Amino acid sequence: MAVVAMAEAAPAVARCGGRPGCETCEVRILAACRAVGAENLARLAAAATCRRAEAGRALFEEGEPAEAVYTLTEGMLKLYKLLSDGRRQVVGFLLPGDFLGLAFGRGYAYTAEAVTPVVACRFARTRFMGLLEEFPALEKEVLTRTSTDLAAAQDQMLLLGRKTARERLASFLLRLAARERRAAAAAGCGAAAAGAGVADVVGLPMGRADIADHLGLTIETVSRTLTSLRKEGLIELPAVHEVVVRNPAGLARAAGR
Amino acid sequence: MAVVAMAEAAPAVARCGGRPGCETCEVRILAACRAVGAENLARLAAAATCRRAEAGRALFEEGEPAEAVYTLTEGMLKLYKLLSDGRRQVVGFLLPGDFLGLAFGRGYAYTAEAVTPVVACRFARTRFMGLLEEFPALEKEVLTRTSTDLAAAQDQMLLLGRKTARERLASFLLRLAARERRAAAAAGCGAAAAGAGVADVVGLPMGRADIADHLGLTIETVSRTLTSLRKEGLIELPAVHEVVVRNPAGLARAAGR
DNA sequence: CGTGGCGTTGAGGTCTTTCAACGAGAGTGG
DNA sequence: CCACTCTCGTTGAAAGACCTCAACGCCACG
Repeated sequence: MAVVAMAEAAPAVARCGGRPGCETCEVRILAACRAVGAENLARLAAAATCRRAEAGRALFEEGEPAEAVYTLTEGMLKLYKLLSDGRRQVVGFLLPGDFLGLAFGRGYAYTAEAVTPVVACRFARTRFMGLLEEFPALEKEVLTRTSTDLAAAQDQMLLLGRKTARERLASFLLRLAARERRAAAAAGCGAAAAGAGVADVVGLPMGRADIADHLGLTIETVSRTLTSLRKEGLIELPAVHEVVVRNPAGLARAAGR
Repeated sequence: MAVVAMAEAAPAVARCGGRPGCETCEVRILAACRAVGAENLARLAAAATCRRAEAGRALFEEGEPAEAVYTLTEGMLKLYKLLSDGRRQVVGFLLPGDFLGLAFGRGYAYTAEAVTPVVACRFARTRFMGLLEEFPALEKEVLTRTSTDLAAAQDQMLLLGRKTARERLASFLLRLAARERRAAAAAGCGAAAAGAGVADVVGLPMGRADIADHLGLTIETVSRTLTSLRKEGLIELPAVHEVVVRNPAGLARAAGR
């Protein structure tokens, strides 16, 4: 198949398969599929393979035969579609715990590319389908997630079709902040859990071009709009890849609706 | 499922519930859920209720508690989301056979409003969930459909984020034509099947405002762009609510990609 | 035959894009 | 350690695609 690439080089944990060596995968699969129950976790893990990819590498590409599904365990992925002349639409950014690759069409509907170095659990498509049969709870979970993704996509349609640049950026930042908060809460049990005061610092690992292609804007407009939000005191930009939400209420107002 | 149709003076059938009186629902549910198998059709039909709505009426509204799911059996629905100031995004148009209302959030994610007079099968949410348990094949079907909807939503994101007005209209018309063709083929078995030469006449039951709100444009731009496509000989506009695709290849080229 | 809704067409305005220049930071090599 | 270069982000000025405002025509309806 394909699964392109992966430069690899990765240290430790190159593959798993239920072996205790791959704690990351075990934990993440648990988080993603806890519906299955801990007692069946081993079966799930046994069906998976760890894949690593450095930033900029594609896990798979649009149009390629969809021979596997993935659960992202570490890092951030961007999913995008291309027009023949190079125009691009980033349909989503994925964080650990997210599923991807479920395609019922002829091939993958989008390219999945690493924004940061990533680790993902790979399930051969046919095998995954078998797991769905075996664990109805897993199928339910997948349906729930797909449904949630659909709702998010519809929100994005509203953003792309009807919001101004300012509203788009504000919405985007708020959504990102919310996801990060949720992720932090979810990780709180097992991970570092740096304490309460994580504040409202939002990481922006993706570049301006990715943001622009996600929001249907140009990089210049993204840059200008961020600057404008900063000058109004709604946000701070301590670093290029970091945003602090200084005035959540104001930002929410700027996001429209 | 299909048949696009619309105008259609519907005969009888105000309610069903598995009773032989409601052929429409039986046929439609069959079409929608044929995975379940004919022998279980009665159980499915028994769980459903026929709902009718005239053009302009809402089946349910955004934010309302999601207490039911539906299968559209006749007519066309539009699904839309609103911003507080009235800006609107039509996230989709539904044809007979389509599902709607599956929401895992707190309430419906969008308003469902009849474009033409519609008939829909209503399933109480809890009962539908029970059916999903009972018929794994139905659950699989729902997952497939949701996944397909998600892919369509991502296509729409590409359209809204990166395509020009001209490309948006061309894409929209081609998509509509394709759906109509598929629907006609599917209906061929049971319905009128007006013969082979249905040609490439596409019905546009929705108003210009609906099209505009679906494509992220204004009604003026929609009107102007349609006129422009007509003057170039790519389409004909025999009536306000009808389009003939005269040059499919050219239109595909105009659609980008 | 007046009225209102809807679609079309025109003219001017604006938000975002395009084109262009500049600056900061990372990696490389002398 | 310091030029050099390349990428990426920011900022400015001009251009353009689409929007807004407005008028008009058509048709259904009472």
